Amino acid sequence: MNFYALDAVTVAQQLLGKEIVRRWDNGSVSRYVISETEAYFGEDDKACHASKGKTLRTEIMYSEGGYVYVYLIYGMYWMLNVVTGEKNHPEAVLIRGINDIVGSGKVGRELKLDKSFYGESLISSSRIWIENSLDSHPIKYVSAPRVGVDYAGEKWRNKPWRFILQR
DNA sequence: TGCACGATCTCG
DNA sequence: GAGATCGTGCAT
Repeated sequence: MNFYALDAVTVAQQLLGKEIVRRWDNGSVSRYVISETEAYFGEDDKACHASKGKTLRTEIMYSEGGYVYVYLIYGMYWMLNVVTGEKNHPEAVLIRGINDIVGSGKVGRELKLDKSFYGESLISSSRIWIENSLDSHPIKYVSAPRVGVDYAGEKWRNKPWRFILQR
């Protein structure tokens, strides 16, 4: 089955400890352990970009899980998200931290993301995908409110949908 | 056609 | 504490 078709909160938790694999243009490969994630869940979630409906920018989130959703923030940082959930239910998981690099803007910069990654399939891409970590330690994490979503209103801004790997 | 703003970071 | 920097959505 498609792991990414699970709901965003579950995927956000399960991604912790897995590895993002990035193959560069010169053929070399880097691996990064996912250390912090955030879940965005559907049009009802006022903090989710899809809360404004389906647009050119958000339409990838309406696909079945397994695609990359990237967008530019503050004119300079590419944010990396993993589309999750069933087709026509827009959900995504924001990758906030990899290894000891914490901060979604820094993640995008480290991975050298750009607009061309929009819609990339994590199942079949040859330059970015996710693998289970070889070391199978039990994963421990803590939850916290999401960052930068004060505008989303009482109900949504307090959701503990930010997940931080504990080591 | 224009404008305000954002799931941010760095520097001073 | 402010500046960098630009695509997007919504108002004009």
